[in-house]
Amino acid sequence: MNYWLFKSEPDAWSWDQQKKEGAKGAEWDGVRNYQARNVMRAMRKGDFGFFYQSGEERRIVGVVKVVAEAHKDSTDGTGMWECVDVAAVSDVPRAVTLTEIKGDPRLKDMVLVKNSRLSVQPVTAAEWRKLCAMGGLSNPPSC
DNA sequence: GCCAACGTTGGC
DNA sequence: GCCAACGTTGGC
Repeated sequence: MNYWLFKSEPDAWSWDQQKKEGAKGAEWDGVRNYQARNVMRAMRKGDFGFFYQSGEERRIVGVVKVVAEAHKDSTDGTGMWECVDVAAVSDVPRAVTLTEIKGDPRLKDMVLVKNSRLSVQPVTAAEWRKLCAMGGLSNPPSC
């Protein structure tokens, strides 16, 4: 079981929209970057991830679960691009801001810090636990 | 609005 | 295969 982080501009796809899709989830579509595609290919059904809003918000606001492994991106006509489906699991009670993340030495190696442009990222188990604690998730989703 | 970082494209 | 030019992303 691995952990991930999904990044989105609220204007493009917001946490509210994600929650409206409910337990069946929705395609994490529109990714047109090889590195991000490879990250999604490594995801397995049941894996958890954070939902991070970039742009003006810059904070982790929710937890999602992978409900379908990598498959063709329905918004892509070339057949080159893939996506997973993710479903909202819960809010993060106390959204964790990028500022807080950058201020914590234990999180300094996060991809979010080192390569902020990658839109889908791996998160280590240690980072996951730490971020869940910071976000006020007393019962961190895990396997 | 600016700029740094990164990825992609295309000429050589 | 190299690298300059360009476009995009995202933090500030």
